[in-house]
Amino acid sequence: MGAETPTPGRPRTFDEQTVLDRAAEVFWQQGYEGASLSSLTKAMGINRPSLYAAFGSKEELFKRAFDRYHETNLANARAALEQPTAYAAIEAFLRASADNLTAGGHPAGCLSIQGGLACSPENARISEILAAGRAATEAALEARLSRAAKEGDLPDGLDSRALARFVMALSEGHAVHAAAGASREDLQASVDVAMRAVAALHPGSAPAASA
Amino acid sequence: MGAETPTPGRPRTFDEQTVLDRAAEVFWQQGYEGASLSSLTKAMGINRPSLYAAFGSKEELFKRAFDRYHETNLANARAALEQPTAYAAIEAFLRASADNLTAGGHPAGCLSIQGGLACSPENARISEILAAGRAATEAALEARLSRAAKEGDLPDGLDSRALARFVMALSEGHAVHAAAGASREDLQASVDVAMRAVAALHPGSAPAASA
DNA sequence: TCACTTCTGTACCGAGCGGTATAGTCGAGG
DNA sequence: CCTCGACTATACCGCTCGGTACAGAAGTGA
Repeated sequence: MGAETPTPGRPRTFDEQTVLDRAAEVFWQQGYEGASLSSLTKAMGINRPSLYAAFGSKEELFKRAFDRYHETNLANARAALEQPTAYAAIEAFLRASADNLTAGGHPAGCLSIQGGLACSPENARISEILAAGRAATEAALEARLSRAAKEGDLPDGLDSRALARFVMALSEGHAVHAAAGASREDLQASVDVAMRAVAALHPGSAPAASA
Repeated sequence: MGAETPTPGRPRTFDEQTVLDRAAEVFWQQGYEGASLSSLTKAMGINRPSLYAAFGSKEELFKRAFDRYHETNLANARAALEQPTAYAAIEAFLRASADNLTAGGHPAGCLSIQGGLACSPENARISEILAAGRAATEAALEARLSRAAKEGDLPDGLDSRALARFVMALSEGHAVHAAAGASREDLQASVDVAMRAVAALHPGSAPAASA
């Protein structure tokens, strides 16, 4: 919205999106509760009053940073769902996730999980926000697979909701591995196993992979 | 070790294992950094000096609580690996994990993950300890599957290390789901999908499950 | 040039953190 | 029974937390 206001007073010396990216990286690496205001402001290159004037509170800053993370870092995973078949969509989703989780230029793993799976009661909202983000991704996955089911692109009797949860869980597990230092190759090998199994499950829609 | 010392002074009024269980639950629910000394001592029913006399520091308390957690709460998952076939071992492992993650009597999910995937730099040791615990479980899984490979109990060309990582990742993903409130049935449905896929992958060693 | 508005930087706030000194309490051995 | 030693409880330590008051700086419009 009003991002084009005619600037009544002194303009900011920092770009909002840029400092949000820096903040996201700190939350990503240290978790919400581990990320202190000092480390955040240091990484963002601004001081506390600027931070509070721009974002209001640590929690609001986190929400904004997480939203931006979702927009940017998960775009290719969402795009993967547009593959023509369910099999291709699942593989593209898992491959893109594995690449994201181990890509350079940002911390390993996934902010949605490292940000704070378990928090103290006063920060319980953070866990809920992260869980809602993951649930949205899983819902998108399920919607895609549900469409596949209607198109006859899924093995009979396979529940699209359970399949979406399976794929999402695998991806989340890869995030846990990545946070602990697993390499891209490690994760892709796991995806190889998963896709070989899914291919066996539904030979019709998979590329030829006979043993 | 010396649990049978002849009691030189005044005896403790609390049982060490019992208070470790309480401490584990707090860490489990709130994470290492979210768990304050106040909430820990309250849950354990002892005061700070007793805690420090018995365990030395918050970090040592965590290590002890985590060790005990490993002994008790993961016993059935380890036992699952003793199943006669690789297929049965994987299924038993995933089923036991899903049950553990959603069982009553303790917080949902898994301390190995909720305890602190990402911590501030000064608590980086905690993440490492948890990662080592998960790696040990994965190593046990891999050892079992490696044995299966030698016994011809694994499809040709299937890497036991990658398969172990796949199974472990799925289980960790289920833990993430459980932490966010997924039910036992939700997780078991995901296991159903996984086992159906693994069965298709290796029909020989799976129970008949034709659609 | 000058008011006006918004930003920046320093210095600070109360609260809670992890950890401890100290004094009192209580059970066992001589 | 009394001394000893390890326990418990209160009250406190320095420090860092998230958050803010205030004064000075700096662009804009008249």
